[in-house]
Amino acid sequence: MTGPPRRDAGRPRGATVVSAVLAAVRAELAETGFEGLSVERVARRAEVNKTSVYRRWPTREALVAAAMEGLLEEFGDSPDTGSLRGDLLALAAPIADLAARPDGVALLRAALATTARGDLGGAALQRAGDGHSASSLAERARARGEWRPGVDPQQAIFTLVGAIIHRTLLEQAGPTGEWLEGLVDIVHRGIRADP
Amino acid sequence: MTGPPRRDAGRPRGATVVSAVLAAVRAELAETGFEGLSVERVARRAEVNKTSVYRRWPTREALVAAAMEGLLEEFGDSPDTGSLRGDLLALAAPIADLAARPDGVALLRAALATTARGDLGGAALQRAGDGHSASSLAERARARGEWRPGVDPQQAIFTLVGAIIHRTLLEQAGPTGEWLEGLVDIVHRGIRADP
Amino acid sequence: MTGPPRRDAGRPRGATVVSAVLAAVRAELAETGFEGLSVERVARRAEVNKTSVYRRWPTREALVAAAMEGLLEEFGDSPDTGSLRGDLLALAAPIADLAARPDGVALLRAALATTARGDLGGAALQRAGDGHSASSLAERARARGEWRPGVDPQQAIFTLVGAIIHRTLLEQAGPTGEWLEGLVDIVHRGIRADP
Amino acid sequence: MTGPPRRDAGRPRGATVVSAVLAAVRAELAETGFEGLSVERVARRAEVNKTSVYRRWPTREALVAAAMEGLLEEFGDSPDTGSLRGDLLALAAPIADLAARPDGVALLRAALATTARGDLGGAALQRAGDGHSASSLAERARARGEWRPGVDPQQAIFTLVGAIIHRTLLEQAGPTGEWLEGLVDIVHRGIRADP
DNA sequence: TGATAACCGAGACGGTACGTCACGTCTTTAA
DNA sequence: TTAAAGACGTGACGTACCGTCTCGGTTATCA
Repeated sequence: MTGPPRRDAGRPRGATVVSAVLAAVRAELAETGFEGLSVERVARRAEVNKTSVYRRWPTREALVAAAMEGLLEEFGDSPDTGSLRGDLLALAAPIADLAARPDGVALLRAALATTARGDLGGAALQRAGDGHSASSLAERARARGEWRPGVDPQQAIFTLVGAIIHRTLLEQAGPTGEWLEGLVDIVHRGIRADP
Repeated sequence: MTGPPRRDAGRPRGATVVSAVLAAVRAELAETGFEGLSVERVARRAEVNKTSVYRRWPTREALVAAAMEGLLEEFGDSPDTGSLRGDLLALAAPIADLAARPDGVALLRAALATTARGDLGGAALQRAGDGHSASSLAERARARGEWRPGVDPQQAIFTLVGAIIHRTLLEQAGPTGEWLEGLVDIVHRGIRADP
Repeated sequence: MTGPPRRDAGRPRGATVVSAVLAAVRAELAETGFEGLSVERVARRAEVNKTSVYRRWPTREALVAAAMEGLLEEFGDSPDTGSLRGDLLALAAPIADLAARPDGVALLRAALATTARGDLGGAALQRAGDGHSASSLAERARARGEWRPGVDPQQAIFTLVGAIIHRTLLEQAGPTGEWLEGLVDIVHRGIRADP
Repeated sequence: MTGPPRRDAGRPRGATVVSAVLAAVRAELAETGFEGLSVERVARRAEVNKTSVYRRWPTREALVAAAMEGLLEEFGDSPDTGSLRGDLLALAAPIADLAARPDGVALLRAALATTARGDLGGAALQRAGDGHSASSLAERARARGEWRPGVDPQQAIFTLVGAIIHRTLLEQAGPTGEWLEGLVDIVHRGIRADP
């Protein structure tokens, strides 16, 4: 008599909730870091109910992943700059830029702290240094004769990224331009074909 | 009432407490990782009172630092193997070995998760790749004419370490011998003097 | 986000929790007294969580006050028995009855142990012998010509109560009927108009 | 070969410890009351070791009993003032004086809070209003023909004391001279022989 | 005069309780 | 149907005292 339930009825999801929560997450991350980020405080700060947060983002990791979504957008694919060294720099620069900002540091820390695979670390990987951009960079270099045979493209790129992580989280120093040049120098010489 | 306080008086600390607690920490770290390590559970597992734990190790970080003490012992100073490449491999190998063991992974994760300087990260740094061994390695290489002028020794060593961290925590793959050879290849070529 | 917060929403407080906790408080009071009453043990005994106790009753005093609520109900106002002596007896009898029971003793002790004003002592005062019943009793006595001018009604009533307290807590003897008669005798003669 | 142990040898107990501790107890009582008095804090304040406190005074009650020893000295026996009313006032006045001082209030509260018989309450009773002074006072009044037959001396005195306790602990008002006069009026008329 | 025995400070230790915070689930009412 | 509100059980936090204990060092007394 009452018919099938309509799928589109009910109170619509407020877009304001999403933005308020994600803004709160970013603010909390900047203040207290990934450790010490609590759903409860995020909800309070966003003036949103705790249950509304849980409905959308089941875990803390999902929450920061969503909040950091934008930060990973820029790592689409490295452009062709005409030289291997240029390509490496073009790939490393946005990562270093991210690591220079406090929220970027928080994101990195979060990605590394999470034990379970497929959460933050995985997502970051897929975006940042994943197969695609690494292999396309290597492909271009090979075409130019710059790539030393036998070098694994991923290993090269990951070495670059790992150095930035070490710099940011362990040395707790900002990856300056000069420092980055030195790093790219090392890696570039490390993977280029023998002259 | 009888004079200046003596530092050595009082009931001596029971060695059994220490060993029981640290063993419990290691076990918990292996099971649940650094996140999810609670003082309360450690104390229960060690069959020791919570207050006895807090008396010695004021923070969670101090606890894992103490538990991991032994793991960092081996990084004294890298031996002189006669060549830069050999020296690099000799320095990287024990770190890679550590990163290959589950408790080593937990230690790394803990060091990176801690925000505050001077805790785990700092301690690990001082042991692992700090100024001393890095500069002595570089000194030997310079004497042999192998070190390319202008390369910062710390940067080179930290790049090596950063790559291992990336491999272990983000890629979640073990640093095999072959992989390590490839890494040392890259870094060695990156910092050696032009032939 | 949708308007002012509603006060009536949310899961209602379970009545079972309340009754279980208050019963546990009464039992603990009977066994160990006010000192030695711990929230933790009450919660354990009631098989209720500690936080659920704290949510409702922020302090230990509030807890026993709530548990003793019923004990103070009966002191509404003393009836008109037709004579000052009868009124005094009617007022003192329920207090003496309370003091004759173990939980009543515990209540008294708790009221006296609390330092802060406005807690138990205050509540007990307001119920038991406070202005209202004291002055109405005096008013009736004055109308009959039984009240000696210049006597403060509160002082008279409080003297009665104070004697019962001394009997119960310091002498640790029960306020028997005979004893109470003697007390009322003293106070009655003390405040009646000269014949 | 060594013979039986001597009972009298050894280092005597230092008097400085005793006085320092008792002073600390009095200070703590004045500040935080009987509840919230801890052996640990007393020891810290007296700059004496916790063990030294426990050696002498096994319980908290013993501690305050010792600290309050002096306060109860003055209640030896009430002097003969020549009249029943004068004797009552002479007996009540020092008690009221005690109750007017903060440490006296703390002592009263402590005496009432303790559940176990024979601790503070008992000691206070034995000193303050015990049989001896009550009956000697009554004896003198009987000799003068002032004592109404059938009145229990203890009950009369205890009523006096109970009123002061009520005034001090429940009403939390100081027993002023005027108030005390009113109280003695009531009790005197309550127990005197009919004129 | 020297052994003996008690005193004393210092602090570790196992306990218990404190009061707070966050977790994630559940039940209710309102939009 | 979704949202807001909040109760609830659970578990951990870090701290404070409890009372006991094990030491090393001191100090008086008595043989």
